[in-house]
Amino acid sequence: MGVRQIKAAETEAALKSAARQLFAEQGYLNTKITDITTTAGRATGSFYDHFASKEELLQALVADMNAHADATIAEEAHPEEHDLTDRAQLRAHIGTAWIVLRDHLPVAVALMQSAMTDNLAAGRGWRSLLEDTDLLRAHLEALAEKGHPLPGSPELVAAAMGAMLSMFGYALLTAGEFAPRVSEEEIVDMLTGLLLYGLTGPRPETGDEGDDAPAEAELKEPVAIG
Amino acid sequence: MGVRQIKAAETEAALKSAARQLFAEQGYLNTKITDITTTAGRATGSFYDHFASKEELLQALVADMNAHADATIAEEAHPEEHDLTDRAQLRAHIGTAWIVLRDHLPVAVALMQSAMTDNLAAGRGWRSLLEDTDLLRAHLEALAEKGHPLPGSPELVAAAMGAMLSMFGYALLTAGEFAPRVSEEEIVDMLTGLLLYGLTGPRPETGDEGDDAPAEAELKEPVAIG
DNA sequence: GTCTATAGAGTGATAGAC
DNA sequence: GTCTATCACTCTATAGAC
Repeated sequence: MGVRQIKAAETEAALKSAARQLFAEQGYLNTKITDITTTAGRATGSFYDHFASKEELLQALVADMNAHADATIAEEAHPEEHDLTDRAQLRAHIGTAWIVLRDHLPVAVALMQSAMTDNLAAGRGWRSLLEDTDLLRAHLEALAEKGHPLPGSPELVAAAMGAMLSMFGYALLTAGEFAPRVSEEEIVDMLTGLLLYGLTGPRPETGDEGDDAPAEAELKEPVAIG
Repeated sequence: MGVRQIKAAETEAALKSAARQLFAEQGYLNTKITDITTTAGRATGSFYDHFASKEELLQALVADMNAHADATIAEEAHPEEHDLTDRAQLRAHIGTAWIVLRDHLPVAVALMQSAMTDNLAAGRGWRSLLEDTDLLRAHLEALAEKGHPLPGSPELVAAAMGAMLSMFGYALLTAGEFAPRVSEEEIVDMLTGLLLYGLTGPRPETGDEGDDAPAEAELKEPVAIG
């Protein structure tokens, strides 16, 4: 790799880094091309030597995120069989989704803003939600086929769960100084409890093993939103 | 009221109507002032005789929506005591939230897009979520004070429920032709079941009266998101 | 009150020197 | 590959005639 290519790679990395920073600070839609180049310390024209548009830059960031997520998932064995009515397994899934959202907040913010505004007539919001919860839907379908009762079709239930996780996470993680002072464990516990037992609360007679505060290590298992 | 004022009122109404139509069709952020005036059949300059900006127009639409919602709420007696762990009451709340969202979709879309993009650093998304779920939080707090166990603090649980309802509703109601063919009753039932019992499902031994399909009339009680 | 016409600011994207 | 300079376009907002 020649010197020119090295510098080019540096510039591209600087642009990506600046974009991530700005997307998190002021959102994807509010960020202009010139904001990115200025923050990266480059000239405006240099942007177009690397990306054709802001959308293409976002796609590159998404690819990076997916690569990172896939690599992390590959590290840990993903259990073949999932039972989302088991507290530890459900919590692991929610915890992973939370961590992915948190660690890739700039890209998550950008994707969410893009999905909610771009092509509103094309139903991109709904389709994105379905795609992002497809793994979750598969798990719920397996549950249903075993005869477990669900409150609705796996597709709809998965979408509802995904909507809660993404919107709640988006709001809380972008709250900055206005965010309540609660630990991530508390948040994941709350979401797990709500999705597992609802407002009714755990059944007293089943014992409900591991109810209160499962091991913190659970938060490490990485399985996207599914 | 003179002729000029009548025509002015007509123009203002036409602008509002056009704005609602366009907000639903192409979103708030994508809608330009000129789009609104063109659709309303007026000149661009006329817009500023009625509203100082697009944001002010949105505030006027929000005021209209609140007036309508308040009037509807006043019609029906709001039970003093709420027990959200009662299926009928929880379903009534969710059904009302769904109907308000559906009937005021243009304004809801605009508010959501505005909250998610404007002042991202100021945590407007989180604060809006808290405000919109304040009544719900109060109900949950009452439950907690009676000794009922909740999966987390009333504030956080209310926010999570509100996030699910608003995001799921937003995605589904803007899905257009891509929306799954399910009735509103099915959707409200699904959300009710998920929030009441979670993925575990209803407790078999309690009997769970009125489990499957509560009366359609329940959908009429109007109580915002709370 | 409503219109036409236009000023003014901001942004995306490109050309050409280095 | 990166820079400077600039064009072309879009949109907001205003001025002034009617």
